[in-house]
Amino acid sequence: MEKKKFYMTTAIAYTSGKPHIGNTYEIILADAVARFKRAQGYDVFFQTGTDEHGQKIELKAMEAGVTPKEYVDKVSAEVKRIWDLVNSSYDKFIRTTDANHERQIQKIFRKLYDQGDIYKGSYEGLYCTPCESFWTESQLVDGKCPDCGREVKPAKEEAYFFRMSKYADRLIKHINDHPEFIQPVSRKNEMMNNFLLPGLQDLCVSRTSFKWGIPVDFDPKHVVYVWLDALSNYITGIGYDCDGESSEQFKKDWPADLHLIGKDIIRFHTIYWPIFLMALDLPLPKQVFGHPWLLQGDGKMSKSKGNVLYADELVDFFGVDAVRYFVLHEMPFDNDGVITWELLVERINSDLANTLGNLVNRTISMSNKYFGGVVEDRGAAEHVDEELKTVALETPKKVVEKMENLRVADAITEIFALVKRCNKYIDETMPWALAKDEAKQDRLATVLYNLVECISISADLLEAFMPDTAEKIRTQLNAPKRSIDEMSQYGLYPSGTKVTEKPEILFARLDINEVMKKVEELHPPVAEETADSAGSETKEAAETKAEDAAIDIEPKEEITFADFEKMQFQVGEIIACEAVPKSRKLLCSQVKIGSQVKQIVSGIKSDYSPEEMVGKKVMVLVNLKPAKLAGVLSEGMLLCAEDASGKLSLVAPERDMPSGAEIC
RNA sequence: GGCGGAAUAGCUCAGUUGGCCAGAGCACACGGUUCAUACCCGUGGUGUCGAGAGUUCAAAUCUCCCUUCCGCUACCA
Repeated sequence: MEKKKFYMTTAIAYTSGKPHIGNTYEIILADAVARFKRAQGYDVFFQTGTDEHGQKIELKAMEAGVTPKEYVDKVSAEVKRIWDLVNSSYDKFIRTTDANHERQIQKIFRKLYDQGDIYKGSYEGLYCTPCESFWTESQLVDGKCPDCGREVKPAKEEAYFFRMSKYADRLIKHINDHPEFIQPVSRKNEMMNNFLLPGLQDLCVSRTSFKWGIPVDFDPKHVVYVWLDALSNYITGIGYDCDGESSEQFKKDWPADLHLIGKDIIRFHTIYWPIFLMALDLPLPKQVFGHPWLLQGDGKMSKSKGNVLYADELVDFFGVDAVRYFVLHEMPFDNDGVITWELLVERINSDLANTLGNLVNRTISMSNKYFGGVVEDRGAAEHVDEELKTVALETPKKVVEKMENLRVADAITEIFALVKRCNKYIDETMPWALAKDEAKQDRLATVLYNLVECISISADLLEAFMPDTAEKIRTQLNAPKRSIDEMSQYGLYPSGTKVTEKPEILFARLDINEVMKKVEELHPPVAEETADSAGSETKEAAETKAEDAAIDIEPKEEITFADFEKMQFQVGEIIACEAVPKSRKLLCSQVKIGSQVKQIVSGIKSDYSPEEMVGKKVMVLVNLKPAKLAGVLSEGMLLCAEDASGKLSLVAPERDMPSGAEIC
């Protein structure tokens, strides 16, 4: 019988820097699914890779003094190294700089253009500068920006757009008809309510503001902008050709059975990607799963804290399988998970060392002690065995069911329930007591056989999640590897087999203090303000300073001095301030500028309380056209600096200046 | 502001269409055991199931309202 195919992908990793454990989680999760499917007998094709174009990379390369290609070669190799390090069994690692991918993207772009799905447009007459948005004619209200109601201006940059709205109805129907398409389902509503039902905007699919991308072949000053390029890897990687020359593999594997992605890019995979596919007249992927994120426990990751976790470092500390186990087991289906050194040690000690490792160890020890390592089923069954056998036979079914629904953490929990049942079985049967009675040797042998059989089943079930450990257990037990299907039979472990004489410790218990000591040696905490206290405020200040380093933002077009002169900046003193009701981010300030007082609304509630605003002297853009925000009139703008995390800081004169002083 | 979700044991969470004394894991305490990696097994919760009201013979579960958190989205002059 022919094996059923299963084509799955991860998102391709963006090559702007080394991936941390949160990014690495995705490949481990995908790998577990891929391995499990293979164990079930599927013909799996598992693709991953790197996304290598874009302005950010162009800038990073420039900073590093290398060409973009040199830069992405290095990072892509690093990504691949880590993917290999965590033992991921991908079948193909695609790069968006692969020649074939680039050629196919150009062909796809041209085809979509020829058939009218992509059109050349420009921002002219459609661009609302303050909103930084452009609009189609139909979206304008009385010829004005539908958001703010002000004039839209002609813009310089031309761009290609994809006509999304054309396919929206078809997509809505598809999503409604296929409830399994978007996982978890809660995301479905978000997509529907926020994008599909209100009406899709056309998507900009080209850029002229940077060069590092795939050129549009018939209009080379444009490069293909991110999503059309990146998403298409799922078809170019398996040999799609839009002129009908697609590979045999493509014909077999497409549509994909599963796209595994982070929850942050669900929108692109459940709206834009399906629509691109419709335009290419290709079937849609069967399922898109947006997994949650793995977060650092103690606040945000920061290099200065020394708490950014990378897979390679964790693997050095704990070993591949311990890391795999942790990330797979600690991630719920639709909530974010947390990872810290402490949690890692706790999990390893309690689950891997105590429950699993110790069980294997004690079982092998007893086999050696009582029977010279020979494990034999002498048929001396007793009633207590039944429950163990039942669990051993039920567990594989449960694991399969959990995996069908991508409940990976729950699947692992089921396997550990079997392992725990084995430990309990030892207490129930008390082999050491049987050993003292000559007449109970057959019973003793049978008990040990049951244990070895159940451990052997557990090991094979663990294969997808901890492949090395599964193999180690099988080796120690001299057990044959069995498929998921074979687990419906009890007693496949060959009676009379000899287990290893010297059981190897699978997972050593760790001392949290020692681990933390090593972590500190590896990452000396950044100089704390030596002063009086090691209070958290000082630490935070030090951190902020360290993180200050260089932020790059999208460059805007050059302006003339005349443009600059149009803006009137003055020092303003905040004399009163209150929160704007019914708004989450807005504060309304009365600002004294010279002899007049202006009311200014600012979105800074997250960083400033109304009380602390009062009395501050800040930089104000005075001659901005007044507008209503959340129904409140605002007659200017308070200027702020913003860091990478979105934290705001008001800009103030460096020395005391009177209210109304001009800033020039 | 719009849409959606969540609030259950010290911690992380399960609780299917309302129905047996509200559960699991971890942590903690005590007891048992000694084959084993000071391990394993067992026992231990007076939890206002966020607050309030309602429907019902019966509500953690349904309805209404309130509070607090979270997600997506808009806005953030």
